[in-house]
Amino acid sequence: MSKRINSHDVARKAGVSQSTVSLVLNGRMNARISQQTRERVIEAARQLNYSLNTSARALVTGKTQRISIVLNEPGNFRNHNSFFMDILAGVVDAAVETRYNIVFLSASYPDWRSLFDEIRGGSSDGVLLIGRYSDDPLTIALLDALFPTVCVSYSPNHCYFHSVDCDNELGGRLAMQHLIDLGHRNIAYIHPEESLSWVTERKQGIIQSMQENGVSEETLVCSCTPYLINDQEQSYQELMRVINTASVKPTALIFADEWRAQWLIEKMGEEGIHIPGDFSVVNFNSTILSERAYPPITSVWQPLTDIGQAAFRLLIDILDEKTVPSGIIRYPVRLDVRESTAPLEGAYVD
Amino acid sequence: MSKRINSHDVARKAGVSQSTVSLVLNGRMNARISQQTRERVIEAARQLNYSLNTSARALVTGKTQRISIVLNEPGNFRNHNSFFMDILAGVVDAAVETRYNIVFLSASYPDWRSLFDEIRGGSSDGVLLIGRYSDDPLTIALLDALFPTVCVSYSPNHCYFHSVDCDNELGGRLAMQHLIDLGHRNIAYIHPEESLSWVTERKQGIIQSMQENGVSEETLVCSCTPYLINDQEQSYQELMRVINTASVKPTALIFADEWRAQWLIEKMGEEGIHIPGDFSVVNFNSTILSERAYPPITSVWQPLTDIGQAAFRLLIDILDEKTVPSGIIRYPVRLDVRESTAPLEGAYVD
DNA sequence: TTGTATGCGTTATCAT
DNA sequence: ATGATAACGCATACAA
Repeated sequence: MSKRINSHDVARKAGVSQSTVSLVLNGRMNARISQQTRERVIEAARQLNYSLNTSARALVTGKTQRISIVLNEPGNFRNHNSFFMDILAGVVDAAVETRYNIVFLSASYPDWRSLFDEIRGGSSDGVLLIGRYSDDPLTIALLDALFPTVCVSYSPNHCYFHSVDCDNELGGRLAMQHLIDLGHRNIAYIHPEESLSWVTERKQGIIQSMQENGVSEETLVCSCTPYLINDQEQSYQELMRVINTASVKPTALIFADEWRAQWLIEKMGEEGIHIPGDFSVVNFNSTILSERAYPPITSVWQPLTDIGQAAFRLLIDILDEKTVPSGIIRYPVRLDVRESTAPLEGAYVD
Repeated sequence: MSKRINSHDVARKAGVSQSTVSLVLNGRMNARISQQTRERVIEAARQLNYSLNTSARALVTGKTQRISIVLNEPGNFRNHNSFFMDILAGVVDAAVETRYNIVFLSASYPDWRSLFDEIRGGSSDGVLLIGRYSDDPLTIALLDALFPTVCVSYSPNHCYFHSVDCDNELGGRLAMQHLIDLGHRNIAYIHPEESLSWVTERKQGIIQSMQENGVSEETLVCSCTPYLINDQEQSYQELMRVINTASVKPTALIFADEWRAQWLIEKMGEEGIHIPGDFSVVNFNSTILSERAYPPITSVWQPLTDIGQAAFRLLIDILDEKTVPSGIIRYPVRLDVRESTAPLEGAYVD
């Protein structure tokens, strides 16, 4: 293993001082350096195959030119998590235009504190947190420490934060309005923990739509299955239980999360339950997962890639110390009507 | 902005020297530190909310505990690049079990040299390169510099390298054998540049299969469209031109890359061309893209997630200076038969 | 068992 | 226009 080449080596070879090398290679204050020395330094660096040391620079400048993304679960890239992928596409798109690289905090940390230490320890200049719980201790700690942080697709319980999200409430209203328009009155809302802000926001929209349409909100059947329960058989059994024990059997289902809806309706199909014949189904996100489900699912679309881009740019603005208003940037949603919803049999529909 | 807290601050508070703090917090040589001092140091660190500085540690140890992945194209996460995603899933899976984070080299670099400098400048300890050209100058430069590098899904033109790939040649044979079994004799191979190792390896398998079956390899129509041409209309026109100008019109198409096959057959469907009625189609990778195409595509599957895992672990072994044999680790492939292939009309099939 | 001293490779301030 | 020199925060060899 040969010794690493540093700026002193370059300086020696070029016959100048090390600080001159630094000035030249950073392209700063070019006016102050004569053309001759510049060329000599650059040539020496080229000949020695010199690469500037990132850690040393970061140490002295306090800037890494990196932002980090915290992975929520081991399976973040499994199960074709197109929600995460679409956001990431936006983040990467935006990053490509900058001098920032992206570090994935993927290593195993014993607890959130060590992850917090890793983040604050200068692995990156800022962090993007995606779809976490509102009371996530990591989020709270980072915000408390005033570490540059942008929350994507959720809002933490904190007095001051930056977040990029979609209009979940409107999404809930669109979903419910669509089902009501189709004649449905008995509807179930299947969702994970309410400590996920999108779960409650969507629910609020759903209820609001019921009120607007004079439908008693008593008829809404809600069922909560923890977000991280990936046991498909268990989820299916639970869904059947909810449907069968409701005082009035629902004719339509709204799923707060996308992937569970996707494989549950396919599972229902296998079990002889017809979608939308037996149940109309609406879910959220409308990524490729819903688009190419069997049958394709009517879904509330949100501009995930735009959201990812916006989040990255917001973070960069914060790092550049531009004054950015705190709070939530909301992106619009729309309903993509597909084949999983149909008029309620016997219902009168305009 | 309050001053950053460092190990000196912790030392002062704990009434010990800075080096003792370092020893304690690194958990090394625990035996050498008395239980009392240890507790005092840990308590002081906790009270001061101390986080160890990554850059400083990296500077002195020469290790960053990061590996990097070079993004090939801006659109790496667009177009639902499930090839890349599936590999990444494996990499992340494996990384979660280690102390390594993953940095995405996503920033814009004016040329490969500056990217090379970034990599060698200590942004990470090793690098994973995915699906690049065999003569990729960045790959060659890294290998020449003996920088810890693992090539995924390609082999560079270099005397010494580590690579993880699948058995592309067998894949080509399986694809062709399947079509021959269905009675097809006039087949077109649609592929990107031959400087992509998988393109030529698959082609070799195709030709080998033709020889095994006594089919003249003269009948194979090959067409090359550069990999990065994403213009769908242009690609479609080119495909039609190839089909229509062949001396004998092909009855089956083998696509070397997955996504082009996916949207081309859907485009053909829109244009009134029936798959597999008019053409049988086989492609490679067999990710969700082929699985959920209209119609689902018969595809040569490879264990992308396993390959990603293996590549990461190989890189870690190299970093740990374990002795690992150079060359290519090949993973097996299989043919997933779906609805895009059918017996040639009028052909005699066993 | 603990402290002292040095160096990692930069940037940046201040002389010259 | 260029060169000394002092941090940056940590790990580690060596001294005590």
